[in-house]
Amino acid sequence: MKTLDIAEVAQRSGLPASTLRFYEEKGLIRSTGRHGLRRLFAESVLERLSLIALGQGAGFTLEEMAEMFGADGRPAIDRARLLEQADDLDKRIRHLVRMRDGLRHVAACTAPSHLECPTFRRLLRHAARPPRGRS
Amino acid sequence: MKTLDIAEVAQRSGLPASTLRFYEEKGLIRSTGRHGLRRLFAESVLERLSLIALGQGAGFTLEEMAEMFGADGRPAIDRARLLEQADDLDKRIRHLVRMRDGLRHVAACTAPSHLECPTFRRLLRHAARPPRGRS
DNA sequence: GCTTGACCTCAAGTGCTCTTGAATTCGTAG
DNA sequence: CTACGAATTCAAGAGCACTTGAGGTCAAGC
Repeated sequence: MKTLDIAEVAQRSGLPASTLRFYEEKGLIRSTGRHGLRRLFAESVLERLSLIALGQGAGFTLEEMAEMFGADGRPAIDRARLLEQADDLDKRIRHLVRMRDGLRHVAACTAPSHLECPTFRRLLRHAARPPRGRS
Repeated sequence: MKTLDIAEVAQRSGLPASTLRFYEEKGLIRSTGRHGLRRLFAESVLERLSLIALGQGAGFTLEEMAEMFGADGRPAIDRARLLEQADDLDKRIRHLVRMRDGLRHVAACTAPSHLECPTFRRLLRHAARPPRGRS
């Protein structure tokens, strides 16, 4: 199995080396050894990094993911948790769709003030607090 | 025009008083006066707060919104900017949809390891870096 | 062998959005 | 008029995800 040094991982993943070291410290990735001081990574770390990006997009924190990856290294994922997270994403998607439509409307609307436009006012009522989580 | 004290605004907006003070400090909302030390707000602050929530959901920072609200207090919104932001939201929505589908798939998938499941691997390739912005 | 330059460690700093705590000031009820 | 409770100010702290900087080390090239 081919090993990559940190520069190569950085280049192929698009992440800065500092982030890779940070992820390792957090237990999100592992280096397989050293060449002198220099970390060596298995090629599979690239997959792991994609998985992390995926998880971030889905609203997991780094810490949560570190837990999921568990001891063995293979994602030990709780299915119920995933479905929960998917439902959460659904809410966020619906929210963002309203946002987007709202923005487009406001950009096009000719009402003297947006606050006087009924569509905008309806939008505001729905804005409320966005379902939490980053994206 | 009815005036509300901070507790009432907090209760009706769902935001803690500390956040309201923070928003005022940042120039996002204004109190119309004081009763002794106590801030008084116009009822319209509730609308403003919805607008702020909306903007947050759309990926604006508090500072950006403070600028938009400008001197007069009426949202002085740059339409081109809104459309840009809407397009950005579109990207994020598409990304989240992939996420969500991916999560559902993984929860249902019976492959021995997710990494061996072709659907999951395809998903990973798309995960890349999520379009920036919060929510 | 010595220089070079990439990588290393560890601590501290950044940006954003708030929250918390200590000490103080008021208006209102009794 | 006094005591209470709610608001106030100001400074500091928190959580997340990283980044930056200073100072050290090591493999490789000349």
